[in-house]
Amino acid sequence: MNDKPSALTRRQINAIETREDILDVASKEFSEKGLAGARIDEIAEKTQTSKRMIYYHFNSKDGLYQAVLERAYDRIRTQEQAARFEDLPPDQALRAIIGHNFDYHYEHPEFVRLVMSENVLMGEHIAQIANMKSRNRPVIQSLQSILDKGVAQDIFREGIDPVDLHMTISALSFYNVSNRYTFLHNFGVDFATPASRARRRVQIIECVMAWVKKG
Amino acid sequence: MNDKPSALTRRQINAIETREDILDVASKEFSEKGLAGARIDEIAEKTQTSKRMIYYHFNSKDGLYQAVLERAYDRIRTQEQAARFEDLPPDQALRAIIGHNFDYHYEHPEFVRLVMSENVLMGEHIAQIANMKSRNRPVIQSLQSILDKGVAQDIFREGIDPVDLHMTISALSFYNVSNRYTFLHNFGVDFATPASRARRRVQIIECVMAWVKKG
Amino acid sequence: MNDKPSALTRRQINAIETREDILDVASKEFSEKGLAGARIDEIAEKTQTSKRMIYYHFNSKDGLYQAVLERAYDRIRTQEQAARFEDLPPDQALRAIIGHNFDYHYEHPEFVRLVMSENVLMGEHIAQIANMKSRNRPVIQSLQSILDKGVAQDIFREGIDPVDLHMTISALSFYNVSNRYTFLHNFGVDFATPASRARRRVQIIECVMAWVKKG
Amino acid sequence: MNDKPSALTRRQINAIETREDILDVASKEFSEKGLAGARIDEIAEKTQTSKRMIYYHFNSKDGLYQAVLERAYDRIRTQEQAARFEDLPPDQALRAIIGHNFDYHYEHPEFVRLVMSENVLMGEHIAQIANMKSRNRPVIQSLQSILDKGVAQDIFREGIDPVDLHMTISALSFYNVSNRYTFLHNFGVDFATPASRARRRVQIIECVMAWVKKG
DNA sequence: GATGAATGAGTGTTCATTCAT
DNA sequence: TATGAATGAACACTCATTCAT
Repeated sequence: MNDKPSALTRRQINAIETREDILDVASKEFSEKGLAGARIDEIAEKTQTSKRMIYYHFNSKDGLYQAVLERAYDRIRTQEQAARFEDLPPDQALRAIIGHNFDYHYEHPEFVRLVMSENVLMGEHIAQIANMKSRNRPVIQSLQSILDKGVAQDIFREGIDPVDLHMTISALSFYNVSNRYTFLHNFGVDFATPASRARRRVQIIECVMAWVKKG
Repeated sequence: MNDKPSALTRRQINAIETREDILDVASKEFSEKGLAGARIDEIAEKTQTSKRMIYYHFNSKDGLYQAVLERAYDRIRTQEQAARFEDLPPDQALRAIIGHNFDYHYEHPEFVRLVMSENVLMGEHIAQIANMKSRNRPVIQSLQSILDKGVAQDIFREGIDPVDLHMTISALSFYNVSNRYTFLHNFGVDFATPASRARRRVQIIECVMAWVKKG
Repeated sequence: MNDKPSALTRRQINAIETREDILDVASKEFSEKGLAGARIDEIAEKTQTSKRMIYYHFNSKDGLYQAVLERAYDRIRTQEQAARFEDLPPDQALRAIIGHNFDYHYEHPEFVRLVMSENVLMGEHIAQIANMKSRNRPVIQSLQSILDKGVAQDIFREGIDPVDLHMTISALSFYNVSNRYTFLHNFGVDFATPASRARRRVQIIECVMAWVKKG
Repeated sequence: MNDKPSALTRRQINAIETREDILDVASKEFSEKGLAGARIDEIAEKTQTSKRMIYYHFNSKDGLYQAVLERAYDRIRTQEQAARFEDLPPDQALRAIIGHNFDYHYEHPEFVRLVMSENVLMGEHIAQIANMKSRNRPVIQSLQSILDKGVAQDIFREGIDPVDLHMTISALSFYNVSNRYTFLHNFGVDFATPASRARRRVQIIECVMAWVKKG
């Protein structure tokens, strides 16, 4: 709308592209192999630029990892907020949110893997990213308002905490991506097939709704 | 010198002890840092024996990792089967199983972390452990029999698959340990406190029961 | 716009100021860390200008180092010649010169450190500075004339070479600054305290005078 | 005399030789280029072993540098104590000590250069070597006893501190090696020629003796 | 069987310097 | 002129693994 302030030179645009290129490649590598398993050399090779540029833009392997993590969280938050389900009837809104959450995890296994890695590292990098809590507030507020409406309409149980609800939804969605490999080997069930996905999507929605709905 | 009843020589017993010592240390290191993050030198140092013995008993870092993983799964299976809840009324039996599953995860974060690591590695090591599926059958059979009884008593819904049920229970239990660090930073909720644990335990049982029960 | 008396344009003055600014910072860095230990990036950062300007004015790290060295020698020579002790009685003149030399080293440890560094580098940079010998002639001539007067007055020994005398004075003054750290650790004596300085100043004067004086 | 305790295996002897080999090469490199200027790769290349072994034995570049420094000091102390001049008449004893000190510096420029480097680094490595002060005590005690005898025989001045005396001797000996390059370029005098050495040796002895002797 | 010594390929990182605008 | 982006060669250091005794 207003193009004045963003007077970027060709050079600056290139720099941003270089950064994004590095982040794209690093994102893939870190999510596939974890922080310790990924190799800066390999990342550099798959990039349009050089290893030196990685250090120029991100200072260290850890710095790059943190930037990758931050961007991954930015993206899921952006998606969550883009979908505005609050205006639907509470029952439908909640179903939509659960389905959306499930789909996001399903379609972004690299995000799930990054989060796993970060937890294996005991959250030492996410701890250095500021404002995470405040950036997550909208998701919780959205759930809160839906819960309130549902309670007012006497279709949802009272006393359900929106953070607990979010946790439950995420747990069920996350597991189907995070534990894909061990579950496959332990039980012979492959979460990755379209049929399995569709079936599980319904189940998770049913499970959460059964818990929230007035019995 | 060598008394009959013991079929094992002193030497063999020592060998087993050495193996267990190494596995204990390696288990801790791998679960804390993942496969790539752990260091053979560090593991050897924390052991009563030497680095040479690690290679003698396990051939390679990967071999050691796989042995650690296998032992961890053996232990959870043993625990699951030790608890015989099938004789309780189906409602109580299921509640007991969920609670037990939740507790096991809570009390064995190193197991959870190993499973995460293995999934980050795309299950390449678990894939080399034989008979996993058959070893997991009892858990599923146990759930099946409880579900059957519940359906027969008209208190559980029909058509619930025991593997899906196990998946749901595990997902909810696993997440509270696996995503402890990122959830804490994202939402300020610490899963590790006793109060949080007790509260979540009840919630998870309620959630699963709401889904299974005839409504 | 451009007033006559000043032969330099504003631009040229700025250039000189930039040069001096860089030299000041580089002097500190090189004397603290040596040529190999100092970092161009760090020097640039502590400067009012940019890294590009360092290369503009001095071509290379070595060029900058050489300029720093040259300026340091210029300064000590200027100081030596500013003090005109030749008119004093030879005995007093020599004492004054020794004291002055001692004080200069004491008060300019960065000069001492640069000279040390340059000797560690086997004098490869000073070798490229022209006219050093001729610029040092006045100091020697001054000592010569004092020695001559002292001999004529029969208070100094004959046959003392002014360069040897300068060497002796410098050696004693230099060591107290150059070897400060190792001497402290080896003998527990700190050259840097005011008491230690005052005491040593007297001693050095006495030592040199004992050697020069007719005995 | 007693060969029991030193039962070294061939293997251990090799290890010691490897260590010494590395120290020899590193000593040369560090003294020629300083800590920052020397390259681990280059040191390794000139060695019979590999870079890996340097880290195995010395942990880091700094660790290697410190070991080099410690050995250099050990050697000069050993030499100082091997020469037992205390039994000579005080006048001759002191002359012998000064000459010996001068010769040692002259013949071990690599020691002088290491000490210079360490002072440029502000003594951060020597500070980590224990017992330096106590190891240096014999030198001071030796000077003390000579001074005492000289005073008793009424040929030396009273009140000369042995540490000050050592400092004076060292300063004069050190400078001729340490400042060889800058002095050559500044005054055209080369300390390294045999003639220059012999001349300066006499001068330094005369200078110190003039200071110590009763006037 | 047990120990310290050894290995070589690779791992993250830094350097002085130059380019493009 | 002045600045941020870019470069590639080199740098200190580490890894899992094996050898020799």
